[in-house]
Order: sequence, then structure tokens, then C-alpha cells
Amino acid sequence: MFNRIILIGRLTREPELRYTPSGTPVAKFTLAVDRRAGRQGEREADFIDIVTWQKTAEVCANYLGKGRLVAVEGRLQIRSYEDNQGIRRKAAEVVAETVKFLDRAKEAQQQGGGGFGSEDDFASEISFVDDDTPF
Amino acid sequence: MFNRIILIGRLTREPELRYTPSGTPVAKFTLAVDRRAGRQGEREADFIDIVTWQKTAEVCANYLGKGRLVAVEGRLQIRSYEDNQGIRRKAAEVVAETVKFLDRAKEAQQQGGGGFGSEDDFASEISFVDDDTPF
Amino acid sequence: MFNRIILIGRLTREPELRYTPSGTPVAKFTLAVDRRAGRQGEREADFIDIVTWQKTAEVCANYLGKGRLVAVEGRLQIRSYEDNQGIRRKAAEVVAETVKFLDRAKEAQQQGGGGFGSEDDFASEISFVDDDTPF
Amino acid sequence: MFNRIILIGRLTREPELRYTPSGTPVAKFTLAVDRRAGRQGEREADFIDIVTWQKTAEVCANYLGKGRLVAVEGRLQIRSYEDNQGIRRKAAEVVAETVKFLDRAKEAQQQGGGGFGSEDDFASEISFVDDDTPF
DNA sequence: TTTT
DNA sequence: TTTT
Repeated sequence: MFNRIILIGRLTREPELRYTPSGTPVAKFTLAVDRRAGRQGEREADFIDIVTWQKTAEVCANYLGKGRLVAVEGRLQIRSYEDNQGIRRKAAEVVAETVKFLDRAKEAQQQGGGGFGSEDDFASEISFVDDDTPF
Repeated sequence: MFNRIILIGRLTREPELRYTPSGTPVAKFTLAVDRRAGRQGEREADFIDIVTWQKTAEVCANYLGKGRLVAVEGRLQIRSYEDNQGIRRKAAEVVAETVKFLDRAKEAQQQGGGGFGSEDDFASEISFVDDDTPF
Repeated sequence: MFNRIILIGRLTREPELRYTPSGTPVAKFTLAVDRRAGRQGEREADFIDIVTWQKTAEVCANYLGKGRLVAVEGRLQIRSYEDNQGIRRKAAEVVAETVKFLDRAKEAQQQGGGGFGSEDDFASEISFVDDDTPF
Repeated sequence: MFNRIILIGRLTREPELRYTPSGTPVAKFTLAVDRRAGRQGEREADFIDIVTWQKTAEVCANYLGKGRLVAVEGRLQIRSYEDNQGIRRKAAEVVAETVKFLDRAKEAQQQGGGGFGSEDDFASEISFVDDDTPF
């Protein structure tokens, strides 16, 4: 009836972009969300799977990479499925409605180097990726 | 770094109360959280596992039952473990910090009948179960 | 950049419905949100103004009344204005995107008596008021 | 009964630190929270007052300054009071339970220059300021 | 100004 | 009154 989750964390790797048979873009990535740990090094994290659709999926795939800091707002979805060994499994994933970029892409984090001349410009706006931005 | 989830849903069954070896109470239950479905009957839900500790665990175990409507606030925790067939699994559960009762216990929902003369009084207060209430 | 508020509380009075010059419906009401108070009677509350637009506005105006329990999700908006004495004031209000009914209308709370034969049916569904419901 | 707000925004100025007569630290600051605006420059913001207590107050006062990006979690509180002209006013403020630093202090933003050799170390941890950190 |  |  009500299902709202808000996360801040860092991507563990580049988003993976696919398309449904009907052409809808879907992006998946994992967020490392540090637990508020004590200070003596036992820094733990929850690794939370994120799914996002449509334009937001494309923006994430184009502009996010490993290590980037984002805020995600969405809902927690539990899916039940059978893996390819026929084992019944449950998948938990956050369906993101908004993904907000909280840091700039550093050189080292860019996905392969050239070609993203406008990335910094976008990232510096720190606006919601599902705004009516020109992607 | 930041991990906050808020759910409103109904318990699918009575909470299960256990104690850790050191005596800490832990309660587990599952929440059916309806997705905002269309109207032609395809009412779906996410079934989300909730864990709660200490006094909140005891209050939930004592006063909640199948069908009760609650609001839960907490954080999403992902645990990796091996089941008793030796299969690697991931468990997603919400560690509840607050559980708020949103309806009264109906007669039919009371957990076995006698003994809870004060339940309705409590439930009608609709206060946070981890308030300094007299349990 | 990110602004999300979630409230559960009771309406202090019936919503007030107006229309902008261009015909857009706007409803306003106030929510009494109890603070998690101690138990010796000093029950305090925050009285928080809610604004909602479009179809949600009309549904709230038609189906909510004084005392009803709702969950509201939206964003906090701060407006600066001059009152009719020319005094500069700041208004804080929550722009609600979703309003969820958490209890049923009791007879005494119905807004004027007859005519709402379907209210209980709706309220009992506890669905989001901005679903594609037939209002 | 339930009152939770989550904000991400930038400080409009340095926090102001005071102490109650009994010695409790209180810090106040204002957050500029951009609305998700269109792109043609009409970038608007809500200016939201934040209050925080105890150790969090001291950490904010010591380590935050104008322009810093933070995430705040707390509850919305509405207070009614009379100003020094005897005019009845309402104040809306967010009582922050956690304040999370989302960027590093830049040289230009440090509050007066020397003395905070450890600031970057702290800020880079991006941990909750009310963790059991040694302040 | 206020709800249960 | 305001931040980037």
C-alpha cells in the first residue's frame, strides 16, 4: 500500500543496459550502501540491486560508472523465480524512480575515456536524471 | 551511507519470536505490501520480510497478528548465506526501527483469545511501539 | 535537489476545495501529526498544512473529513508572501503527491450524509487515491 | 504519529551554534533545496530551516560551511510563537536526527582557515555525523 | 485555530 | 535574506 525507499551509496560497477523485446530500456546496477559502522575498520555495506526503466535507464547507463555516488528513490520489489538450475529463488531489487548524481565523474571513473565531453556539465547540475534534460 | 525504507502493509501471519543465545528478543514477520495496481483485479503485492529487535520485537509478538495493518520504518539489509542444502542464497529483510499500529485488533485477529484485555486500549493509542510504553 | 516527506496523521477538519482561474482543482487541509509523546497525557502534535492538486484534490475533498487517518507523501515547500496587513510571512506546506486512506469513514464523519454509497467500498480498498479510480 | 523528512541540499551560510541554559548545544542552519526545475534557468529552491541538537549540533558547527552539500533526515516541526513586534507567527523547521556530509570541504569553504587539519579526513569518510566519532 |  |  505504501512502499518507499531512499538510498545513498556508490555503484559497484558500470550499469548494464538492456532492452525489452518491445524496445523499452532497462538498466541494472548495484549500490554499495555503507552501514553506519563503528570506526575501527569494520566498515560493512549492503549491496543492493537497482533496476531503472526508460529514460532514467539510459541516462544512468550513459553517465554513471563504478564508484559514483548517487541517491536513489524508489520502491522495494520482491520477485520469486527459478534459476537455471531449477532452484527456487527470491530476488530483492529497488525499482528506482529517481536517481540523483551526487558527485562529478572523476577522470578515472569515466567509462572508457573519450567521448563524454558533456558529462561533467551534466553531472555538475546535480539535477534529477528524469528531469526534462536533453537526452 | 543512507538507507531508509518506509512500508505500510498487512501481516501475512503472526510474528515469530525468538531469543539470541545472549537473551536478546528478535521477532520476524512478513508484510504484504500491495502495489498500486490498476483496478481490474490484478491486485499484486510484495511480500517483505521484517526483523525487529529488543522491546519492539516483544511488543510486535504480543500485540500483532495476521491481517493487522502497520507502518514500518527501517533499513534494507542484504545478507548472504548458505541454506541447509549448501546452496548460496541472498536474503533481503527490513530491519525495523519503528512499527506503528494503524488499526485495532479485531476479535478474529487476536492471537488465541484470552489474556490481552489491554490490547485494544494500546492499539487505539496508535503510538509507536518503541515509545516508553508500559510493557 | 531531494525533498521527500512522509506523514501519517488525522485531518483537523474537512478539506477545502478551490479551483484556479484555469480550472485546476486544489484542495487544502491540515494534518494533526502526534509527536511520539510520553504517556502522561502531554500529547502534542504538529499541525501541518497539506496542499494537493488535480484528481487527488477532488478525491480528498469528496471522501475525507475531520478525524480521518491518512498517509501523505510529498515535498515540503516554503513560500514567502505578504498578508493582507502587509506583513511579510513564510508559509510551510506539504505538496502531497499521494494521499492514502488508512481508516474507513465512520457515519459521524461523513460529509453531509447521503449520496456516498460507494465511500466505504473505496476506503476499504486502501488504495492510492491517485490510482486510476473512477472518480 | 509518523513524521519523516529527507532532504538533500546546500547550506546557505555557516551554522549558528548556541547553548541552552542547561548547556545543551543547538545548531541552526538553512538548506537550499533546489526544486526539480526545468532547464531554462528558472532554478528555484526551497529554503528550509534545520535545527539539530547535542553532538550533531557541534559536528555541524565545526565542519560545515556555506555551500556544503548534505543529506538531512528528521521530522518537520511547526512552532507557533510571537515575534518581538507581538505578531503571531508560525515557524517550520526540520529537527535533524542525522546529517550526512556529501562533499568535501573545499579550501574556500573552510571556516576561517587553519586548525581543522582533520576535517578532510572526516568529511571523506562520508559517515553519519552522529556515529560514535571522536568529537 | 486544530485530530484520535 | 539565501546554496551550486
